[in-house]
Amino acid sequence: MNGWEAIRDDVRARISAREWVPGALIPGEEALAVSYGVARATVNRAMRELAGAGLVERRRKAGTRVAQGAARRAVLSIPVIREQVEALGQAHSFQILTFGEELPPEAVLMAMGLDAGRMLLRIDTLHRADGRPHALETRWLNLGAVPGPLPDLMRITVNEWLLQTVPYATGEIVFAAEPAGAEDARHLDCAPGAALFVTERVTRTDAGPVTWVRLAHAPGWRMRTVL
Amino acid sequence: MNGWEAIRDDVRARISAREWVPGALIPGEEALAVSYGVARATVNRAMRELAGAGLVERRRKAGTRVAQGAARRAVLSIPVIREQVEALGQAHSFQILTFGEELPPEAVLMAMGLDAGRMLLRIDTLHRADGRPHALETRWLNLGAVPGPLPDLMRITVNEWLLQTVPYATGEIVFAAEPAGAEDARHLDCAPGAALFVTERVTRTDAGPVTWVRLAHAPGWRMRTVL
DNA sequence: GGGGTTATTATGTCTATACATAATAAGCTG
DNA sequence: CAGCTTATTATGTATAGACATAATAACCCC
Repeated sequence: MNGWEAIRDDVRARISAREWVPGALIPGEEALAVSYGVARATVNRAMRELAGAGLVERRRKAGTRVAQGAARRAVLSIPVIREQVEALGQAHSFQILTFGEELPPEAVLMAMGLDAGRMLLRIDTLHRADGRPHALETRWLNLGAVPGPLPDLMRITVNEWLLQTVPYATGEIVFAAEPAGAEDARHLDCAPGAALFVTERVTRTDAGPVTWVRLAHAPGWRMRTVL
Repeated sequence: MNGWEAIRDDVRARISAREWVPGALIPGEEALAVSYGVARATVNRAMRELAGAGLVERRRKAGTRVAQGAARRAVLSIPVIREQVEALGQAHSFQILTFGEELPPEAVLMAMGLDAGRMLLRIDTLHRADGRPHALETRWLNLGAVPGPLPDLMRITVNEWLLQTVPYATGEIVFAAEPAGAEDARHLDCAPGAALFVTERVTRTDAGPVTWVRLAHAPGWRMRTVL
């Protein structure tokens, strides 16, 4: 491999080999450009990449130094449940348990940034993998922030529809371990109090908060990622 | 704001406004460069950024189109426990429970990619926040992959020392909900079977696998991130 | 029309050059 | 020497131009 990627890899290797230890100053772009025999822009590209990955810190005039105490970062990909299940080689099916306008818990409205007393559409879905319960989804949907009519919910999950309809929203996710409540236990076919991996997600667009979801995974579910 | 950031933001806004829907083709760099009145490289920079964020997909000759069904990505920052605790305004303290060479469970050796029967250094640590149990750390350390001698483990946690010593390792992380075992319950001061948020992490460098850690958080711990 | 070759095209990268910007160092002044 | 101003410097960004590369479209031949 050559070009800026080779330079990025070489610098990374030299950091890893402790040629430059955390906190140490790395030679300037000009100097590196000469030593690698490339233009400064090429070195800049490589170093910018490393800075984006958190490996080095760059400041004008101060130069580039190896980051120290940088919080390690991991990129999580949050697939739709259907793909999550199918990636395991299992068949995904789902079943809508609840559908209708209700008054959400105050915590949900607060997380979404909506006024108390606001009614939202509640859609609860049980996801199955090869017929066995996989995850219980509790969703509150703000119809005011989604364009167009609801799809045929027998055919497509709300989540997949939302991904197509309001792409590239921002939001927050919370991961937690929670004991299974009575509802969880009944639908996920586990003992009450069993340790469940739970994710809570709020999604927002320019048009306002779109949805709040709680996803309780069946016991044993593990979320993995690379560092 | 002007320059490539302005273009990036404008394109993002136009995608968000559904001017270009998922799957649709976005005008080529040349065309955009003309319409924005900049050089093609500037448009390229902006579009590359959006592609990196997963908002658009770019293929040579095929052009750039709005990504559809892109798995949403979240960046997790994995701080050292001390900072995690201090960020909550609490005082961090820790206590070493176990220290010595042992034969690790086979699952640990396998996760690290080491041969069965290999002895590793086991270091168990209980982390406290304002004196109350915060997390139980079970660590296996491969001394063959770390340079230099161990630090004074009364003063610095193994993790923080590793961050300074072998920076920028790669690895995998697993997040799970597990019922508290007898050990967990005793040290974390909770009931056996309580739902614990557990992370397991393997760390590797060029010199081989460095460490395997299991971190069991006290009940109620929530990990949050932005989407 | 099927199958293989060639032309076309959008993105990917590199270069040399220029100027902008932020942070530091040096210098000056009271 | 404190405090302000100015020079220096490394990175940040933009430019036009060039060539590379991958993927598609067009073409040709059988």
